[in-house]
This record gives sequence, structure tokens and C-alpha cells, in this order.
Amino acid sequence: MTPSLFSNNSSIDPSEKQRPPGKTKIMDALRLLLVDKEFVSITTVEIARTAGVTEALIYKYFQDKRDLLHQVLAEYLGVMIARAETDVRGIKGALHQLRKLIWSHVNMYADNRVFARILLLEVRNYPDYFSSDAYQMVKHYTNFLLALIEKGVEEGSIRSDIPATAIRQVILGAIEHACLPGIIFNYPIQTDELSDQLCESIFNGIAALTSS
Amino acid sequence: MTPSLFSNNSSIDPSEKQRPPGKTKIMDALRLLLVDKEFVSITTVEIARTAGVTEALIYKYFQDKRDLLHQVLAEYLGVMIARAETDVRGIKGALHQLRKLIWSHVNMYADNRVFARILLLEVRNYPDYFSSDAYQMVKHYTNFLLALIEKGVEEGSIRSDIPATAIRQVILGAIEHACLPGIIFNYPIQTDELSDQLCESIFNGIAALTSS
Amino acid sequence: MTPSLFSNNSSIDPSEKQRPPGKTKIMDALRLLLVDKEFVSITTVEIARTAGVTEALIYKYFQDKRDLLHQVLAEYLGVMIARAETDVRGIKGALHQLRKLIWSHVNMYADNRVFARILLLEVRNYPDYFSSDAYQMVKHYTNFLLALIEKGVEEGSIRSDIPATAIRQVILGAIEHACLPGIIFNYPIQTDELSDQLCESIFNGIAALTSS
Amino acid sequence: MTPSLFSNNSSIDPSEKQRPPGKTKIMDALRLLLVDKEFVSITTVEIARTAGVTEALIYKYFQDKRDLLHQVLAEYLGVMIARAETDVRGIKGALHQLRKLIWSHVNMYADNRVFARILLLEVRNYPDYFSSDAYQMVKHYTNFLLALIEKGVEEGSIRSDIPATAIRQVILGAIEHACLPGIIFNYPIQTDELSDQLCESIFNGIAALTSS
DNA sequence: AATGAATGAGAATTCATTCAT
DNA sequence: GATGAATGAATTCTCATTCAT
Repeated sequence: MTPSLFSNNSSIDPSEKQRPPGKTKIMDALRLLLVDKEFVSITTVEIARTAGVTEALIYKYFQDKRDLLHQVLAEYLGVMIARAETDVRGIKGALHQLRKLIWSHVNMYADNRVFARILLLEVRNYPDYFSSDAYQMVKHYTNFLLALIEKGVEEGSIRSDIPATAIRQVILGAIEHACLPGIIFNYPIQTDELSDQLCESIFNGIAALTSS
Repeated sequence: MTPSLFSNNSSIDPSEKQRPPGKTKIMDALRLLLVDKEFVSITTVEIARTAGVTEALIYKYFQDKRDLLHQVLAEYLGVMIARAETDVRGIKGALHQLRKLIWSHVNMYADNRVFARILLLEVRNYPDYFSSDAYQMVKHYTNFLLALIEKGVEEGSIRSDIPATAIRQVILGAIEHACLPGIIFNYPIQTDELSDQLCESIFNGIAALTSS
Repeated sequence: MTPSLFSNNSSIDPSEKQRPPGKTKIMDALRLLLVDKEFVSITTVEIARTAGVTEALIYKYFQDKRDLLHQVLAEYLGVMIARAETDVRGIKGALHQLRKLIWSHVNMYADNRVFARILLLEVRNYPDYFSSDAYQMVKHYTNFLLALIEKGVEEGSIRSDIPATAIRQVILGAIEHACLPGIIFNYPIQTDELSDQLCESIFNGIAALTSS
Repeated sequence: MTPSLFSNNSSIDPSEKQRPPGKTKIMDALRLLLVDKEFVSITTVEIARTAGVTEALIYKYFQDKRDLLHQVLAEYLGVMIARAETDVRGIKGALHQLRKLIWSHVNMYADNRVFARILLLEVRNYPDYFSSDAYQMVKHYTNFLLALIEKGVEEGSIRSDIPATAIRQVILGAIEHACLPGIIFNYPIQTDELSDQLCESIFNGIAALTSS
């Protein structure tokens, strides 16, 4: 984990610019605890104690324990989206951009285990996630990916006989499959290697014949 | 899930032959509940209610809630081991036996989601698993696999320049990787297809040159 | 309050015959505390401490704090209904029976302040009361009253030009008005006097001309 | 409720003349919230939010939450006293003045439910009310009433064989009895009718024979 | 073989209140 | 005159576990 990454305002929401110290401490504390434990077995006392604040403060800034989780996730997603959008700039050709995006995605998981764990394992079971801001940001991200695919289709570098949304599903599924074991069993993810393999198998499947 | 499979004494431990009905009911209840919920969010009241017994009875037969989980797991492992040992009989050649064993392993996961979930997701986090009977059975199974690999090495059908234990690691890791997503996100596992793919990639990696 | 009244099984529900001692203790404790305090300012710790049990036991026998209140109320209602039905027996003429019922009702409030307070002040604000068993019993009681009124109408001793339900409303309203101050400010209710006054004013309003 | 009535300085305490806007906002907010909720279930956050100020400001102007309630009550009492004193002016005969005072009292409750609720239901349970300014004002009011009764006794229009204080008790009790149900169950109070009925029963009881 | 009764420790959450600025 | 930040103590409720019978 690289907490410094988030301690200065890397959130994409400008309204969060000036965050009260207690709120930051609480979010940092949860992130720290998530390194070693599942969310459900982390208690509010623990979070408060780790943050050096009182339990009550958690409820000043967050509706409940899960809202805290969602806000931490949203912060990570802010970074992820910002990076993704930056990372594809200056690259020519949708397929090359896509390759970079996949790399960027895998890299994000590789560098931020806590983020990956929250997104892939912690939030999905509970329905209120799907009405959270975090979920909106996920949709924002996947829309960005979809746009890239559609560009590829227009360019002729991506097959047009498969719906763009299906292609997106394949890409996201493959990334998840590939990263999950490392995330669950906590062993290192070789970003370069893994994303290469992924692209190899994905592209040979989806690339238009001319580009294969 | 095939409850009938386990409702009469399929455990490998012969001392468990004549199981009191209450114990069976409790184990069945936990299995049933694990279809829809994580272990941590299943309560003892729920287990007792589902089993149609009192909570106290759980503590008659099991040291604690996790011990119950371990005994349920052990029961599944008993079946798995028995099958594995039967399945490789009458097959000639270590590599062909290995192929069958991989198929058998995947098939076990495919048919018994609850078992797979317990083994791959529920027990590993908690240290007392590693001193349970269930863990001993897992070791029994992996030893069986190791013996098969060593036989292959002796036969000359498996490379001798990689330690047999490393090969075992590769095999077990690959099976897990392949099955985990289906187990977590609860979609069907195509045993035949999946085990074919697995063998393809594993064998082309580990098989000796003469057999490739 | 006459706790002895309820400590042996005076509940009308025969299924409650053999009540576990802890449950009885808890209900008695709440009744005791309600003598001096409002329900909202009585804590579960207090109830448990007064009952000489642990807080957890409350939740073994009651869904939540309000369910406990409803069950205490239901017990009182059981007594009230039983008494009411007994009290009107052997009396000739619906109007005389009605007079006795009003007396019985006022008497119940006079003797059981806690009951009166629960019924008139504590439960009505919270919507889940209306789906409780206690509320069903209240309806049972008011139906009994309605039947009496209807009998009076048939007999010709009660006016037929006012709907029986409206008459019932008048009666119940008048009783409440008359008793509330005594209940709120905790001064004695003179059952005989008060019920006489009530009947006087009510009957001169509703009695048919022939009987006035 | 007529908030405009109180938003400018209607308090009788001249030292409060120039009230800071925040204080007014807080008192108005509590009054507004009391329309729908009991005092105990109104939180300071709610008050602050409704007032558009911070919670801390409440503690700038009021010792605690109950002190705020007492000050709101005092404000109402100021109006009540001022009106009462005005209302009896220009009326001849203590009994006629008394009749007007009763009307004025009932009218105050009828028009200001929140006031009535605070006075009759919210403050009395808690002992520190009796050392508050508000309580002093209540005593001021009841002294005024007492003086009127004594004047009636001197005039010969009110019986002299019952202590004036007992008569006062009867009057205040009767008013309360009559208004409470409407206040609790929130239905309209017909000032004219109700105060007529009250006077009728009270006067026929207490008036000297010559005046009956 | 099984149960009814009860518990202790801890969970999330709430709320009035304080204080430095 | 007002606020932002933070707190401490309590509150309802949960859950695995025990034990006498």
C-alpha cells in the first residue's frame, strides 16, 4: 500500500479538497487494517483506535461502516480513473490504447491490494454498494473502456461482429480471473508479464482478422 | 450438492460409522446454509434451527463452530480421496492417471460448490485449520498426488529436472486458479472442457520432451 | 400494580402456560420500572438488572424492546378481556351490562396504572404496535363492546339512529378522557364515582327515549 | 402555531430585547420540531440543522438541551401572562374577569399546541424545571389568578368557605383535563364552547348562592 | 442422546456536550 | 457571533458458548 498516494488530495471530487484530519485518519486506518483482515472482522473500535480518534467520529463523517468502505473505495477509483485517462493519452490506435489500459488496470491491482480486495471481494455481496457513489465511478470507468472499444471498432482494429459490451465483459472478466488468486492468496502480481499474457489471449480472440 | 451422498456414513474415518442422528442433522444443516451464505455470517441459532435441534447439541458433538466446519470439510475430503484413489485405478501410465486425477479434482469442485468454497475460501484464514483432521486429509491427498508425479518421473513421462513438489504446486495452483472464479461468482464449471485446457497447458509445460 | 395477579398464568393464551422463569422476571421487571418511568427512558440494562438476568436474555424471549412492551400489554389485555366477559354475565339488559362494562374498564385502569399508561400513552405512537398481537386483542375487546351495543339496539334500549360503531367511539373516548389526567398525573381514580358520571352523561345521550 | 408572534422580541424579560439572530433561530427550530415530535426524540443535530446553525451555538446560548426547552416555554409564558393581564382589563366583576381568564387560558392552548405540550407534558417530569425561570413565570401567572379569586371572595361573588388556593386548583385542573386529550391526540379545541362548559361546571360549583 | 435456560463479551450506532479558533 | 472538529458515555442488539437436567 502507498498511503502517501492518497494523503494529499488525490480524490477526483474537488468538493473533498479540504478534508478534516479526522476523516483522513479514519480512511487511512481502514486501509491499513484491510491489509491484514477482512472488512467484516474489522470493528469500529479497531478503526477508531488505529486512527487515533473516537468511534463517534466515524459516524460524523460516514453514514455507517459500509459507507466508510465505499468512500475508501471511491477514493481509489478516483485515482484509477485519473490514471487510466492519463495513461492512454499520446498513444496511437485503439488497440494499443486498450493494451495500455489493461496494463494500467492490472498495475492498479498489483500496487493496491487493498483496493483490489475491496472492489473484487468486499463490496459486491451487499446491495447498498450498487447505490453508492463508488459504484457510479465504476460505471464511469467501464464506460470509458467501452468508448475505447467502440473507437477500435470504428477504426477497424476491433471486430465489429461482437457487441462492444460483450467484448468489454471479456476483458474485465479476464483481468479479474487473472488477478484474483494473487489478491486472495496474497502473492505478487507481475504486472508486465500478466498483462502481456492477457492481451495475447484476448486480442487473438477479439482483434479483427486484418490485425491478427 | 448431493446430500444423499453424505447422509449415510461416507466418511473415511471408520470410527464415525454409526453417527448419531443429531450430529448428521447439524452437519447437513451447515452444508445447506453454506449454499447461500458465508460461514462467518451463519449463526449457531440458524444452524440449530435448520437442523431441527438445539444450539447446545452443536457443542455436544463439536468443539466449536469452526470445528463443525472442519468436520464437514473432512467428510467431503473423505469422499474426494476415496474417489481419487478409485478413479486412477485401471489406467495405464502416470500421465494418463494424472490427467484423470485432475479431471476428478475439477469434477469434485464442479459438483460440490460448498466443499470447494470451504476448502478454498473459508478455512485457510484461520490458523486452527492447520491443526485439524481435515488438514491431515488434505495432506494425505497431496501426498497421493505427489506419489503419482514421482511415478511419472520414474517412468520417464515427467521431467526429472523440476522437483516433484514444485510440479505438484503448479498443478494444484492451476486447478485452483481455474475453478475459483466459478466458485466465487457461482457460475457453472464445465469439468471436461476445463480439465482438458488445464492438462493442455500444464502438460506442455511439464511433460518430458519425448512425450510432448 | 398487582404483580401477583400476573405471576401465575393469567394469560389468556394457553400456549404461554409454562413460561420460563427468566421471561417472567423480565416482564415483571418492565412492569415495575414503568411505575416510575416512561418506556423510552427505561434501558435494557435497567430491565435486565431489575430482573436479575442478562440483557441477552431479553432478546431470547422478545424480538426487541418494543416487542417486550407489547407482550406485557398483551398480558394485561388478556386479564382485561377475561374480566370483562365475566363481569357482564348474569346481568339482564344490554344497558345494565354496558354500565357494568364501563365500570369494569375504568376499574381496570384504576387498578393497573402501568397497563393504562402503556395502552394510552406508550404504544400508539409507534406503528409496529398495530401489527402486534396486543393490538389484535384490543380489537377483540372493542368487538365485544360493539356486540353489546348492537344487542342494546336490538332490545330497543339503545338508539338505533346512531351507528353502533359511533356509539362505541363515544364510549371509549369518554372513558379515556375521564381517566387520562389521573393516569398522567398519577392521582387516584375513584372508579365508582367516575363510572357513574360517565354513564350518566353517556346514557342520557344515547339511550332510547323509552328507556330514558 | 404563529411563529411571527415570537420571532420579534415578545419575551417579557426586557433584558432579552436585542436577541442575537442565532438564538432566535434555535428557539424557532425547536418550536418547529416540537410540532411533530416529542422533546426527548428531538436531537441537537436536528435542532441545529433546522435552525441552520451549528450544534455548538446551542451551547453558547443555552446551558443544555432542557434549558433551551425552558427558555422556549418562558417565551410562551411571557405572551400568555401579557395577554391574560390585558384580557381582564375593562371587565367588571371578578367572576366575569375569571370567565374571561379561563377563556384566555383555553384559547392560548388552542392556538399554541406546542406551548401546551411543553407545559403539560414535557417539563414536569424533570426536576430542574422547578428551578427554572419558566417555572417562576408559571407561579407569577397562578398568583395573578389567585388574586382574582381573592377579589371575587371580597366582592362576595365567590364562596369564602373554600380556600382560594383550592379554588385555583380546581380551575387549573379542570382546564387541563378539558384540554389534554385534544393536545395529546392532536384534535382541535373549540375555545368558546369548551370554556363555556368549563365555566358552567366550575361556577355552579364554586359560585356563592346569591350569584348562582 | 438431547434440551431448556441462561450468559459474557462485544458489536454497531447515537447523542448531548466541549473547546480552540 | 459563530463554527469545525472531536469526544465520552450510553444504548440497543448479537452471538458463540455453557451447564444442569
